[in-house]
Amino acid sequence: MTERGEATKKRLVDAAARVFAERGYGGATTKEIARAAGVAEGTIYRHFADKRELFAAVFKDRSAADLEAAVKLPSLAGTRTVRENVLFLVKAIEDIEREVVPLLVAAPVSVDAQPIPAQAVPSLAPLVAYLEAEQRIGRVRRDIDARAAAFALFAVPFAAVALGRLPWARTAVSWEDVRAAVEAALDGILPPR
Amino acid sequence: MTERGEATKKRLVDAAARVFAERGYGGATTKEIARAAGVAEGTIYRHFADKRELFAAVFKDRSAADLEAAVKLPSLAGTRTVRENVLFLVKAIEDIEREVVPLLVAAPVSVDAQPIPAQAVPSLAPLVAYLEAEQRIGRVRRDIDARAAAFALFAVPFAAVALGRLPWARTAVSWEDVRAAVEAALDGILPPR
Amino acid sequence: MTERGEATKKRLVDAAARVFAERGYGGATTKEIARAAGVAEGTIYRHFADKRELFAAVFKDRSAADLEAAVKLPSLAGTRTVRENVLFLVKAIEDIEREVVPLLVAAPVSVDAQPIPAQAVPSLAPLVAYLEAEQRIGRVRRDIDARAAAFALFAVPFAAVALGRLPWARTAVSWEDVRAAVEAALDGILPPR
Amino acid sequence: MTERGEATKKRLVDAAARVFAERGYGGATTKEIARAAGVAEGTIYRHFADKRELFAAVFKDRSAADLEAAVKLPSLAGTRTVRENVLFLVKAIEDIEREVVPLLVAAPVSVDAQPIPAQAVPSLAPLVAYLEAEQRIGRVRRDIDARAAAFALFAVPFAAVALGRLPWARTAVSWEDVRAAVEAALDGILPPR
DNA sequence: GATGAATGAGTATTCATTCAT
DNA sequence: TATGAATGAATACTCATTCAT
Repeated sequence: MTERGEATKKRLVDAAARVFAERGYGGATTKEIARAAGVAEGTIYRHFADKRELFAAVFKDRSAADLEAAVKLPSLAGTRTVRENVLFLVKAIEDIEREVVPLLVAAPVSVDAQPIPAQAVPSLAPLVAYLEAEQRIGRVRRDIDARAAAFALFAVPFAAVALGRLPWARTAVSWEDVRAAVEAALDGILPPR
Repeated sequence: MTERGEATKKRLVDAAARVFAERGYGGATTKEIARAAGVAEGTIYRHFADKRELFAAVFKDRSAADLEAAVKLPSLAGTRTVRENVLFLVKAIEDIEREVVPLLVAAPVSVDAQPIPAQAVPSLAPLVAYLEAEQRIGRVRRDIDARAAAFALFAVPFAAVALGRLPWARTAVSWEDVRAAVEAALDGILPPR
Repeated sequence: MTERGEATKKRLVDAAARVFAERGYGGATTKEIARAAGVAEGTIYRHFADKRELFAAVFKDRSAADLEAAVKLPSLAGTRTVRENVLFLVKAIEDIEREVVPLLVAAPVSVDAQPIPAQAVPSLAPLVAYLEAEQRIGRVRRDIDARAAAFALFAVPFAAVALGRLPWARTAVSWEDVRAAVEAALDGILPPR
Repeated sequence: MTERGEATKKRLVDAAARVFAERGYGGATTKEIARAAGVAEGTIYRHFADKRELFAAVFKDRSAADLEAAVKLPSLAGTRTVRENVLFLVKAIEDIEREVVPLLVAAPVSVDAQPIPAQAVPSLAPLVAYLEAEQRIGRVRRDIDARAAAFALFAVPFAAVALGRLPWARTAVSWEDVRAAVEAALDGILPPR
C-alpha cells in the first residue's frame, strides 16, 4: 500500500474509534465515520471489507497500546509498597478500560458477532501474576486465592467505567470512589499489620 | 383503559423485555416484538408513543421487582453471620443485575438518549445501609467507609454479569469466582479475627 | 392477505414485468419498479422477499398464460391442414415468446442464478406431441424425428423474437419472414405431394 | 500510440471479452476486467473513454474474425453435397455464434444503448448467397425463397446457442439436436429425390 | 382497540470514473 | 503510460412509524 493509503487507513481507524465509542456500533454510520475521517464513504471499503472489519481494526488498534502497558505491571513486584503498586495498577486498568469498555459496550450484541479474535480484551492475567509474585515474597497474604483477589480488584475500576458509560445508570463513580473501594478490598488482601 | 388494553400492554412489555435483552435495543425490531407479543405491529403505537417509550416501560417494570427485593436487605443486619449475609446480598445483586444489566447494555448509547427517568438502576443504597447497620453493632469494621466497601462488593457481581453480557469479552466468570472474590474483599471489611 | 394487499401485489407484478422487459434484470431498479406501480419502494418488500423473488413472480405470471395456450395445441391434430395448424402454432409460439424472451434475456447471467423452478420456459413438448399425433394419422412424414422437426420449427420464431430483442443485432425479422421460413422448413416435414 | 500501449490495449480487449461473456455486461466490473488483464483499473480509461467503448471494441474485435470465416462459405457452392455443405455451414454458424451470442445477450438492454456501429452481428448474407448459388446449379429447389430457407437454417443453431446461454431456459440442446433439426429442414429445401 | 398494508428516510455497500503521483 | 487511491452517486433493502379499515 502507498504511504498515502496508509495515512488514510490510520485516519479512518482513529475517526472510527471516536464515532464507535460515542454512538455505539449500531449507531455509528459509515457516513459519519467517513465525514469524521475527512474521506468519501467509498474510501472505507478500499481499506476494509465491511463495517465489522473496520470495527475489528479499531478494537485491535486500541487494545494494542493497552496490552503493552499491562504487560509491564508484574515486574513491579517487590518495589514500593503493595498498596502503592495496586493503586497504580488499578489506575492503569481504569485508563485502559476507559478506552476499551466503550468499544466493548458498543459491540454488536447480536448472535452473529464472534469473529474478532479478541485477544486483547482486559485480562486479569497481569494482575494475577503480580499478586502471585508478591505472595512469594510475603507482601500479599498467602492464604488467599490470587485469582479471586485479582478479580475483586479488577472489578472495581471496571464497574466504575462501565457504569459511567451506561447512559441510564444513575450511579456516578469518581476516581476517589474507586480508590476508596480498592483500599477497602486491599485490607483483606494485605497481611495483617 | 379497558381490561383488554391493559392485558395487551402487559404482554407487550413482557415480550419486549425478552427481545431487548436478547437482541439489544438497536437489534430489537418492532416487528419481532409485536410477533413475540402476539399482536400486530401497529398495536405497539396504541400503547406507547414510540420504541423508546416501550423500552422505558420495560426498564421501569423490571427494575421495580428488583427494587422490592433490594429494599428488604438492610433488615437482615444482626442476623446470621455477616459473611453469610453479604454473600446472600451479593447473590441477590447478581440476580438483579442479570436482569437489569442486559437492558443497560442494550440501551442506546447515542447522545440523545437521556429522557428515561432512570430511577431504578442498581443502587448501592441498600448495601450501604446494611453495612452501616452492621458497623453499629460491631460486626463490620468501623474504620472503613461503608460506601467504599459497598462499592467494592457491588462491583464484583456487576463486573461478572457485565462481562458475561459483552460478546467480545473473553473473561468468563462463574458464580464460584464471584464468591471467592467477594470473600477476598470481605477479609478487609470484617473485623480481624 | 387483504384484498387491498392482493391488488397491490398484482400492480407490482405488472409494473415489474414492464420494467424488467424494458431495462433487463440488472437495469431495473426497485425505485423505478415502485414508481411504475405507484407504490413506495418499501412496499415491494412487504410482498416479495427480494428483487429476485419479484422477478420469479413476474416470470411465473407471464408464463402461466402462455402455458395454457400451448397446452391446447396438440388437440388440433387432424383438423384443418397441417400447414395451417403449424403456422397457427408458430404464430402462437411467437406471441408467447414475445412476452417471455425479453424476460429470459433480462435474467441475471450470473452464476448464482438458478433458484427459479423455471417450469414454464418455452417448451417443445406441445409441438412434439402435435407432430407425433399428425404422424399417426399420416399427415406428417413418419420417417422424420418429431423432436428434431419441432425444434426446427420452434427455432424460427424464437430466433426472430430474440434477434428483435437484442439491441445490437441488425437483422430485423418480420412475421412474413418467419412465415416464409417456416413454410420452407415445412416442405421437408410434410409428406411429398 | 506506443507499442507498449498497443499491447496493453490488446490485453484489455482479450480480458474483457472473457469477462463480458462470462458475467454479462452488467455483471462485468472494471475491477475484474483490469485484474484479468493484469493492469490497474485506471489504465482502462487511458485506452477507452468508458466501459461501453471497451465493450464496443470487444464486440468489433470478435465479430471481425467471424466475418472472415463466414465470407468464405459461398465459394463452396457446387462442391461436395449440399447436405454436407449446409451442415458444415451450420456448424460454422454455431461456432461463430457461440462467441458472439454471449456478447449479444450480455449487452445492455437499456434504452440508451445503440451507439455501437453493430456492423457485424451474425448475418444471413453468406448463407443466402450460398443457397442462391446452389439454386443456380440446380442443387437446391428453385421454387423456394433462398432468404426464407437461409433464415430457417440459421435459426436452428442460433436458437440452440441462445437457449444454452440463458440460465433460466430448461431446454438443453446438443449438437446432435441441431444436426437433426437442420436435416429435417433440409428435406424441404433439397430437390425431391 | 386492533389490524396489517403502506410509507419513506436511512443503511451498508458497489462500482464506473477521476486524479495526483 | 501506468498506477491505485479516492470519489460519490446509485443500489437493494430495513424498519420505526402512520393510517385506512
